Order: sequence, then C-alpha cells, then structure tokens
Amino acid sequence: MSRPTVHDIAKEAGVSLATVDRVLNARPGVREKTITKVQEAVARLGYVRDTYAANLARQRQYRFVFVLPDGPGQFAQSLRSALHEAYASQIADRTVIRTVRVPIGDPHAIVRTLQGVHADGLDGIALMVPETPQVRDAIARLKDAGVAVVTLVSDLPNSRRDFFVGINNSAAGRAAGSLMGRFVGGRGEILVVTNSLRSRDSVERRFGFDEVMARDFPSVSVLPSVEAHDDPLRMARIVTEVIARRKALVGVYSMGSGNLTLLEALRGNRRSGRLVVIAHELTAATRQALIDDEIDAVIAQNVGHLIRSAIRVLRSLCDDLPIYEAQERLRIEVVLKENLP
Amino acid sequence: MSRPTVHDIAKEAGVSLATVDRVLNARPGVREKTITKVQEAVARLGYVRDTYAANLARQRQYRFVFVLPDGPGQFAQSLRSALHEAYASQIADRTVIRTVRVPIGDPHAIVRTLQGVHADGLDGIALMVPETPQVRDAIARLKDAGVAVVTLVSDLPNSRRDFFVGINNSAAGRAAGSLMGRFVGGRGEILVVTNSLRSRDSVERRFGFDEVMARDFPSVSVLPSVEAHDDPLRMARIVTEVIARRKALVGVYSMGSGNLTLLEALRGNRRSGRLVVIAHELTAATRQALIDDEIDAVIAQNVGHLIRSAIRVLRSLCDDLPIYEAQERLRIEVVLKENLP
DNA sequence: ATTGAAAAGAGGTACGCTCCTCATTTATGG
DNA sequence: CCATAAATGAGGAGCGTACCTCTTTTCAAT
Repeated sequence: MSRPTVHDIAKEAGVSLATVDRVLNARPGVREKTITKVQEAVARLGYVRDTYAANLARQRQYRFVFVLPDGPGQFAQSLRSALHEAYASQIADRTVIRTVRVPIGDPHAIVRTLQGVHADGLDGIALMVPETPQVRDAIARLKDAGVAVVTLVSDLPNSRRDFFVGINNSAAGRAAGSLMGRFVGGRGEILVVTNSLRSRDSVERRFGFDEVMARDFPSVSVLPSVEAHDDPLRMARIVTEVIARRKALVGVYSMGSGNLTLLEALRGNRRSGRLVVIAHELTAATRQALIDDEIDAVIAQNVGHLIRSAIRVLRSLCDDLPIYEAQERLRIEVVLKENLP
Repeated sequence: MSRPTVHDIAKEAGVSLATVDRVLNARPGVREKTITKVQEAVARLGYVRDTYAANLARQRQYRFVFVLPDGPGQFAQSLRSALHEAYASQIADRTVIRTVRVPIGDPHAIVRTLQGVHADGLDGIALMVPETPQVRDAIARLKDAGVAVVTLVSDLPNSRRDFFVGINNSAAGRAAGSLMGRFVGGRGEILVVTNSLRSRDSVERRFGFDEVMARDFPSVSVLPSVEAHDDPLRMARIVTEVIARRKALVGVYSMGSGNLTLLEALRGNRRSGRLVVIAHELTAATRQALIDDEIDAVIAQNVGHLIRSAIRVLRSLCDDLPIYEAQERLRIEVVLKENLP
C-alpha cells in the first residue's frame, strides 16, 4: 500500500488529472461542486502532495536573504557559520541563501539594505536587527511586496513580520536568575552587564532576571545594567570599579554579546574567582571560559536549530503551508561545564 | 547559476550519461581511469546528487522498525508519541516506520521480537533494550541480514550496532552532580534512586555523578544506589526510611525512570520540601513536578531530536552516506522551572 | 590481424508532479 | 434552441535521477 498520487485522486473523484491539478494548485476555472468532489477524494484517500516531486517539476527556487549584524560579535559569527553549514546540507535544497551584514548601530544603513535586497525578486528574509520605527516600516514594505519575513534572535513584535525564530528572552532571563540565585547561595549583590539595551533581547532578559530575583531571592540585590557598547576599556573600567567598591558582590550576569570583553575585564581581578558568572550564548570564548571555570553557566540557544528553523519557516510561509509551532519553538539551553556539547 | 546535474557532469567529464550513472551509483564495468575522470568532474562542478529526485526515480522506501520498551514508563510513552509525530512529517519522505513494544524485563521475548521483525524485508532498526548476550547475538544476526542497527538512549557498545543515538550518560550524570553540589550548598548526604541498574544508562549516570561529587564537592556524601524495580511500595518504604534515618540528607538524585513513584514517595514526607531533587527525562510528571517546585532540575534529552536523529542516521546507513556526527550528537538538556519548553 | 570480453555510449521509460495546449463537454442567457 | 462562455478532459513535455536494453568502441590476449 503506497501513497496515493494525483492519479488516484482523479480516479477517486471521477475527474481528469487536469482538474485535480487545477484544484490542488488553486487555479481558476473549476466549479465549486467539482472542487468539493476533488477535496473529498483527497480527504478520503489521505493524499499528501509530494513536495519534493512538486518542487522538482516546478523548478522551484527559494531565494532567501539573512540579514545579520556585522561587527566583531562572536555570536553573529557563529550564526554565520551555522548558516553556511545549513546551506551545505540538504536542508537547503532548492534554496539559495544570501547573507547580508549590516552595521547594527546604524538604522538608516539597515533600512537601505532592506530596500536594496528586495530589488531582485526574493521570497523570504530573516533578520536580526534592533527595533526602530524605520525598520518596522521597511518590513511593512517587504510584506507589501509579498516577501516572507521572520525575525531572528531578537523579535520585532510590533512589525508586520510573519514569525519570530528565537528563544523566549524573558524566560531565558528567568532561567539565568534562578541559577544565579541558587549558585550564589541566596544573598549578595549582582552586577548585570550588556553590550546595549537598545536591542529587545537584552531588555527582556533583564526583565525576566529581575522577576525571579525579586520573587525567589529577595536577599540578593541586582545592580543597574551596565552597557559596554563594544568598548573593552569602558567594560574593564566599570567592572574593576564595581568589584573594588562593592564588597558584597557575588555574581555577574552578562546579558548579551560582549562576553569577551567582560572575561578580559574579570581576569584582571583577584576577587573574580569567587564570583558566579552567568553569560549568554555559547561561543568559542564562553566555551573556553566554562572549561576554565571562569563562567559557571551559559544560557544559550542552538544556532544550528535557529537557522534551520528559520529556513523551514520561511519555506512554509512561501508555500502557504502550516508551521509546526512545536518544532520551531527553540529551547533555552542551560550549559554547564559538564554538559558542554 | 543553478545546480549542476548529471548531464553537466557527463559533458564536463567527456563521457556519456550512462557512464556517469555507473560511476555515481558504483555500478561495475567502468575503468579506474574513467571513474577518476567522472569524480574529478563532480568535484570541479561541485555536483551534489538531488536525493529527492533520486528517491523519486528509485521508488525508494525506507522500512524501519523501532523497538521500544513496553510498560508504564512515561519516558517510553513520550518516545512513542514523538515517533508518531515524526511519522506524520516523515510520511513525505518515503519512510515507513513501525513500532514494536517489548517487555523490558524479558530478554527472550526481546530476542524473539528481533527475529520476528526481520522476517519481512526491513532496512533498519532502532532499539532501546537492556544489554544481554542474547540481544547482542540477535543484533549480529540482523547485521548479517544487512539491516542497519542503531541503539537508542541506552547504548550496546559491545554489539555490532552501527550507531548510538542518545546522550552521553556519564556526562549527564556529571551535569546532575554539578547542579546537585551547587544547589545543596556543598555539604550533606545524597540519596540516589533508580529503577534498575541493569540498563547501562543508569550505571553510566551514577559513574558520572560520583565523579563530580568526589572531585568538586568532597563534603557531600553520596549514598549507594537504591533500585525500585517498578515497585512503588518498595520505593516509598526506602525513601521514607532514608529520610527518617538520615538527618543529613539534603538531596535526591533520580537516575532513571520511575520518577513518578519517587515523587509519590516524597510527597508523603514532611522534610522533602527542603530536599534538592534532580531527576532525568522530561515527562508529564517531571514537568508538573518542576512547576510545583517538587523537582529542582531535570536532566533531559529531546525525544523529538532523538527520534529524528535515529531516522536520519538509519537512512544514511541504508544509503551508505556519511553521518554528520555533529548534528546527531544529542545535547544534554538542563531543565529548570524557568526554561521549561 | 583476429577475437572476445570489458568498457562506454545511446536512448528509452519511469517516478509524482507542474504547466501547457487544444479539444470537447456542459451550463447559461437570449 | 442556439450561440457563447465556462468547465472539463486528454495528452504531452519536462524537472533530475535511476535503471534498463541494445549497440558500438576499446583494448588486451592470441
């Protein structure tokens, strides 16, 4: 008993193959009654279109663009390499992916890029950019042009994007908070650092972190966020200062990119060995820091899954297929030295 | 520029399509020199066979059997449902999957099943069964019959299985140990329970757990493993007894299935609220227990990935394709209340 | 040079589907 | 009831690959 084909549907519905094709592909010129007949036959036989055969016949090409932050961030780098990997594997069959790097700090450059890419016909776009009104407008224009849009890592919930692929960042912050509270033993002060609070993910993480600390660890006090803005010297200065001044400091929570500069800053400090350090994203730097006991835990998202998920979602959006939410929901990974992948 | 096809290879290598086909499919009757010529053309053009077109032409059907433990275990249940889910999506991929349930305690029944399934031609088998010499022999017979064999969750390293899909269980034990040590604050006694030490995964987890405790938390003492053997009364009796007797008890580590009975037993005890409980596998029971603060952390493996990975590996084995180890390496997930998926 | 097997070429059919054309049937309004 | 448009049927080509048969070429051993 093999899968039913279009021929079986035609026979079952008592119509010709051409009509089945017209119905399945929503082509015009079929009576309502006939459409129903065909759909019933499809339902009865449990027909599922062989997408691969279909794409083969259709000579379908999915043209996607990934817009990723430029700059030195190791996370963006690992995203880029995951993209290359996905591209090489069959997950990307009949898919042409182009990566575009944008300066994260320049909203106008981002918008210009978004307008530029959609010059040539493209089917979908995945983007990881900070939230600005201009970007929202650019997304609206892409949607008007019929392009599928997914946001990556950091969501743009008030835009017309179709889907968000990434972790729930407030939950990630809560997980970090829970671990921090338990690891430090429930008392002391926590320094929170990030690269920039302009991107939504940082804000959400901070929110979740504070929520858990306030509720479950009231004796721990969390200091205001410190923004490093990709400036190693600034980071070093602040960290050194806080460690020196704050005798009750027991932990550091690094919410965003810029772990490298934080680690650099911590290494110069004697007391840092006794601080609990929790950071985000698994990169070469955080991985090594875990091994060296410089970081106690990393909250991460699997970049491979992230990319594959984005591609799957974009493809489903292009074909108007349903998205399996459960499969696309990314897990918040807690990585210790012991369960390093 | 679209992907090169067999025709392009033929042109590039200066041979006929038939010869390209012979080379690509390792058919006999081609001179060494010609094989090289074709392979060079493949390399030069970066040709990758379109697997879907190939499978379409080949009318390939992958027939796989999953042998899973019968019985009340919730983990096996979630495996089965993950399998059903995968089946629904893999249907688009010319794969027929059958699930067979075996009584985990009866090696002879398992062997009989393994012999039974391979009566009809099948291409691959994935199994999660305890390690016995009879099972090893049965696997050897399957291999002789040309069936691809992967072990699931619990490995059978001394058998002729082709691949193991599952987490590194000693690393999982180490992760549990690390969390336990930090959560309890570095001192006290830990009760370790499991359903049975007969399956390899339990043994390996215990090994890893002890390793970390001895090295990083020398002031914590770990009590000998207690085996429940699916007997709720036995579990309740032992847990109650240990809690009553051992005043220094600060944590419980549940290494295998049988979390439900443990939770049941813990609920009857007043002191249990202050015990750190770490368990394995995310099921309805452990999930609820996390939410209710009855369990502090769960060490888990993603059953969806597990199943999909097994299917991918089986398919690669059938087609003699390389296995992307990195993609198939399952992550050890640390699940807290906060990052529950 | 002849023979014979091995190697290579040529060409066709099929897989499930899309998309095209052209012929034929059916429904609808005048 | 006929003209007309709409709906449907019939059939074919092609997507990239596999696999089959039948011929032709190549090359070494005689």
